[in-house]
Order: sequence, then structure tokens, then C-alpha cells
Amino acid sequence: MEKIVLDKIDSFDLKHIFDCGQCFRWNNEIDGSYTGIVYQYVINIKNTEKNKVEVKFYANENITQKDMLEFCSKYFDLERDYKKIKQELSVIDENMKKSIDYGDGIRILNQDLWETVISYIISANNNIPRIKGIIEKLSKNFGNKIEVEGKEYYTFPTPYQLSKATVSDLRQLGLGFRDIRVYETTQIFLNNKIEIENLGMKTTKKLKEILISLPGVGPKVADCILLFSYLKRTEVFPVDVWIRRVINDLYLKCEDENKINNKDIEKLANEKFGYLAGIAQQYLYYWKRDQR
DNA sequence: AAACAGGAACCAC
DNA sequence: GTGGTTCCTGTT
Repeated sequence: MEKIVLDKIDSFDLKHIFDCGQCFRWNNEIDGSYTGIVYQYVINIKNTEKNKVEVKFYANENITQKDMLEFCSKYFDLERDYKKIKQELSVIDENMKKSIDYGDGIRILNQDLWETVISYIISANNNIPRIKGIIEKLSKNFGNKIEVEGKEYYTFPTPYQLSKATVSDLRQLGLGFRDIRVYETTQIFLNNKIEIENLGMKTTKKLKEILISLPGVGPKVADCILLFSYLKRTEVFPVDVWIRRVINDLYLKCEDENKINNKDIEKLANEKFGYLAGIAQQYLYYWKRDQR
């Protein structure tokens, strides 16, 4: 185990970060810390005092202080000035201000593209506990084992590892109708049919087209991938049932929620929040989901 | 036991 | 390009 302490951090609340619907492999521990599996690491993160967190890395290989710092800086989006973003968003209206106050420690993680693609294909027509369960099973069956203090954790499978799963294997693990979509998209990644290297250079519109060409990826899943992976496109606004509800309640006020066109939501988000739409989405989503 | 929750694909139009 | 229906599993 290697450990690093991050101090003088602001806008950083573990519950807000891991509970705002952007990730599936972080779990709350009894001591209030969170444990997650990220790339080849098992990571435990604990808020030890105000503006200070302790991050422990467990892996089958060693990691230096420098690597851990770089990793945290990137993964936890430490270079982004959330204070400034929150100020900008807060002045838009009272709703936005209220939801920011509620989830003021949210940060958008920069997650692995491949893992995010598969995870959000699985998320289609699905709920968070079940998505988490399926991803655990995929990892346990096809990922690498990491042992930490007598407990076993499994990394998310690589495209090669997941390609060992047949469609019926996937069906048995509970993927349902998503089995074929995961299988086919895995084949595309395995055979490098998607040019990962230059993705960062492309426009968001072009990237979204590429993502939607993958089986199981539609507009909403593509937006999630664009926002939650290291592609970091904050101007997208993923619209799921919760966002549809919150946008209708706060702004559109249409009597029948089903009558709303996603284009109207997109237009509103774009006009109101601009390039910060994705981050605004996170505050609104976190706030609305906790209203249940 | 039957209804419900949740996005993409597919087929009409 | 839009609208309606179906896909699957777990929960209530």
C-alpha cells in the first residue's frame, strides 16, 4: 500500500462525488471512507480533516508519490476551478443556486473511456444497484484479482479480457438484452475499429457521432461517455428520466412529462448553462435524486 | 401476481 | 426524422 495526502482542496465531498451517478465502482465503508477500483488500483479515500483527504493505493505493483499525485490530479479533476464554476452557475437562477449548495462538493471524475463505454451501455433501461452488480460480476469473471487485507477486488476487464465472454456468458451474468451490444462493442475496441489516440482532438459533435455508431450507444449514453470519461466534454447535457423530471419541474412545467421533447431540454440547457451544461446537470441530478 | 422502472434499436409512417 | 413498441431483470 502507498499513501498520499491531498490538502488545501476545495469543492471536494466524497459522498457528492461518488453518489452523483457518474461512477459505479466506488463503495462507502463503515468508517466513512470510500473504496473503489480504478484501472489497476484499489483505492481507498478518506476525508481526514477539512479540505484534506488521504488516498491509499493498493495494487500488484508499486507506485511512486509522483505517480499518485498525477493520478489524483487527473482522476479527481483537481485542476478545474470549481469555485469559479459554481459562482458562474449560481447567478443563473435560484434553482441552480439551491442545487449547488446541496451538492457543492461534486467533481466530475476523469474515467477510463473503455470502462465508461461498457458501463453506460449496461446502464440503458437499468437502475444503479443493478448496473453496479453487473459490472462487479463482469470484473470478477474477466478482470484481474487484487487482494487487499484479505479481501478480493477485481479490475475492470480490458477489451481482450472481456472478449473471452460469449453472448450467452453475458446473458447469464444478467445483462439481459444488452448482452449483444456489449459483445459487439467489445469486438470493435478489440480490433481497434475506434481510433482512440486522436479522440481528444475531435469536436464534441464529431465525437458523439463516433460514439453513437457503437452498438448500444445512443444520444444519452454518448453524452455520459463524453462527460464522465477523460474526454471531459462539459458542454453536453445527458438527459435521463431524472433530468427530464427536474428540468420539467423547475423550468418547462409541462403537465405531461412524456410530452417533452429531448430537443427542448437540450436547447434550454445550452442557452442557460452553455459550456458548463454538463456540470450543471450533475448538481441538478444529485439534488433531484435525493428528493425521493 | 401484476405493475413498474429504465435507454436503445427497430420498424412504421 | 418522429412515434410507438419491444427488449430483460429486479423490486414493489
